[in-house]
Order: sequence, then structure tokens, then C-alpha cells
Amino acid sequence: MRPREFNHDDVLRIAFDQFWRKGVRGTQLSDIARDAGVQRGSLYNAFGSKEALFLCAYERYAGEYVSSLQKALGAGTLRERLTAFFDLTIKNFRSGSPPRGCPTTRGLMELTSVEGEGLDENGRKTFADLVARITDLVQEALSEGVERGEFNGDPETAALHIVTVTRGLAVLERAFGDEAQLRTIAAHTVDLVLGKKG
Amino acid sequence: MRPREFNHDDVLRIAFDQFWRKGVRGTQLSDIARDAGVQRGSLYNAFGSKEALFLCAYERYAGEYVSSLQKALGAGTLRERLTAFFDLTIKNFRSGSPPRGCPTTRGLMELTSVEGEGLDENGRKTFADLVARITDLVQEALSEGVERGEFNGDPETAALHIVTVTRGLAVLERAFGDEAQLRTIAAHTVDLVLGKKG
DNA sequence: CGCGTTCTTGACGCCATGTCAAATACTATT
DNA sequence: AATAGTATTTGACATGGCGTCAAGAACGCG
Repeated sequence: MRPREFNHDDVLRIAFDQFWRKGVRGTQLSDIARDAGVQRGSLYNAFGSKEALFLCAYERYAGEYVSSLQKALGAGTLRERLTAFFDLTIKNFRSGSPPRGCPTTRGLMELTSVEGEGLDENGRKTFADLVARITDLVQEALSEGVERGEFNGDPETAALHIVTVTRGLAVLERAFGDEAQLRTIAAHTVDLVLGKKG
Repeated sequence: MRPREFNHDDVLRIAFDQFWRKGVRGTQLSDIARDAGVQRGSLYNAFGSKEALFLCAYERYAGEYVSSLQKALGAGTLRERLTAFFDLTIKNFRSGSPPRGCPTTRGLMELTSVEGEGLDENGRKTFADLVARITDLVQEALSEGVERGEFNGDPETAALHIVTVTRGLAVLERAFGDEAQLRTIAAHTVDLVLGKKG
């Protein structure tokens, strides 16, 4: 069989970069094909559709993202962990030039626009998985905090609340683009969850 | 001059309904035209473009939405007000069949996908305005709460936090579609802001 | 009663997605 | 080493939606 003439991973990286910068709708497969030095048809052959390519590229990113969050949530006091978690989240929203926003939230909203259909449901599941994985990481940190007496409350509910705030931050970033505002909200959230002095 | 053969407001209602159900991308102007009994060309003549029509339809909705939130935030104890605010927010996400999600968040994410361009910036501003208006309403309720001794804290920061949670709820609704989960987070947020017993 | 302005109508161009068949390049088999 | 088989590449094609435009239609006004 004839071998691929392009590197699967390179294409995913290039595609993700474009999707992140221009959105799914704003990115044309011909752009990705040009940047990757590949014919459009080859992308269809390899991935099936634009949305499938996006999901592949997205999942590749999601793995890296989750492990960086895991690292942030893994060391120090609970307050330090949560602070590092929010810092990384906000930094992620505001990296690139211009700030790129949150790929997760954007992708979810873009792909689940159409009601009740195949690929959209696929996309929804993919994004829901990521949110669930992040929630689990936060919950784990909170549970360890309970054991160490740094937190008393329900880790499950608190984790949901924290993750909800991060998704909300993604929307506010998109609406206002004000990093200081995001940091204020994040710090306030940590204070609310742990108590002012923590 | 020749008079319009269609009712401006009717078209906006029909358009908004479609955009809400199927998203901006998933809605075709021909659908709206058919449902409204209007030619596609007339829509272009009246509104200019698909995205402009969406923004018109959206602004029409935003006014109604904000005033319903205002009503929810205007009576009872602070706890009752915030609870009513979250109830209405969640009910709004979950109304229709299937649940339609949050038009604000969805629209924002869909329209601001492409970086740095005219209409997208327009859309961003429109949505940012709505979020700001809602934040103001919440902040006002909190300030009144401070006067009445029902809340002590910074109304501005707390309002930002609460609105951030509502935007996050919109994302979680999209991801999981679990109304009970949304209600848990909302109740938890009210407890955090006002104190458990409030 | 016509004049001008605005709205309507339907055909058109454009562009992006997605499809397909033929050509191609490699592997495995004999 | 030649050949059969398989997967990939390639470029042309079909489809369909957005947006444009010129010609016609309907009304207010002089």
C-alpha cells in the first residue's frame, strides 16, 4: 500500500492552530491543506470531513491541556493548587496574538449549534468528556484538601462550581477581553471556596 | 415608495426562533424566508446579511430577556432574588424541545470565531453589552442587599462572579444537558455568595 | 395622472464542502 | 525481479448556500 506523504501529527497541529485562530467556520480546508503542503482530497481521505478533522485536532490538544492542568493541580497547598489551576486556565485563554479564547468552549458552541444530528452529538461528547475530566481533576485536589484539613465542603459540588466558573471565564474573555477582570473573578472564586484567608 | 409586504417584527421572531434552534451556521436564510413567507432577497434588502439579521433578531430578544431578569431580581429578600435569577436563567436554557441552550453564549461564540473583523466585532459588542447589562442588574440587587444588611461584600466583584457562573452554566448545559446539575451549581453559588444560611 | 422612491422578484456569480474515478507509489507474493 | 493488490494522491466535478443585481411592481405625492 502506498504510504502517506504527510505527517499525521503535523497536520493536526497546523489544523488546530488554524481552527483556534479562526474558528471552525472561519477556517477553510484549503487553508489547512496549503499550510500543510497537502491536497484537500487527502485530508478528506484521512479524516473524512472538516468537523472530524477538527475533532481529531482537538483531541490531540485536549490531552496536552489536561496533563498541564493536572500538573498545576498536583503540588502545594490547596490554595496554591487552585490558584495555579486558574492561572493556567486564564493564560491559556489569553495566549497567542490576538488572544485566542478557549478552544474547548468555542468548539463546543460551534459544533453543537445544529440540533440533534450525528457529528454534532459526537462533538458534544468529546467536549463533555474534557469538561468531565477537568472536573475530576479539581475534585481530586479538593478531596485531598479535605483529608489535609484545608477544605471542608462537598468536593463534588465545589469542583462543579469551579469548572463552571472557568467555562464562564471563557465566555467573558470572548466578550470583554479583559485579563484583569478574569483574574479578579478567579481570585474571588478561590476565596469563596476556601474562605477569605484560606 | 412601495410599502413592506412583511411585518418586520414577525420576521425577527421567526428568524430568532430558527437561529436559536439550529444555530447561526445551521440556519439557512431560505428557511427563514419560507417560514416568513418572504423572498430571500427581501431579507437581504431589509437587513443586509445573515449575520446582521441575526443581530437584529438577537437584540429584539435581548430586551425581553433583560426585563424578565430585572423583574426576577426586583422583589423579595436578596436570597429570593438571586434564586429567582438563577431559576429564570436555567429555565431559559432548558425551554423548548429539545432544550435550546443559551442564545447569548451560543451567538457570541459563533459570531466571534473569526479573528479581528468588522461584523464579528459588532457581534462581540452586542453580546458584551447584554452581559454587562445583566451584570449591572445583579450588582444593583447586591448593593440593595448591602443596604439592607443581607449581604456584606463587594457587589461589583460578586456580581461578576455570579454572571460568570451563569455563562458557565450555559456551557455545561450544552455539554451535559443535565438540569439537576445546573440547579445544584446555582444553589451552591447562592450559598457561597450569601453564606450557607443566608 | 404620471413621477420617483422603495420594495420585490428571480436569475446569476462565487466559493467552500464533499465526492469520485483515474493515476500513482509502495508492499507482499511468487 | 516481475506482478498483483492496496492505500493514497490528484484534479475535476457536483452540490448548495450566501450575497448581488437589474428589471418589474406598488405605493405616496405633486
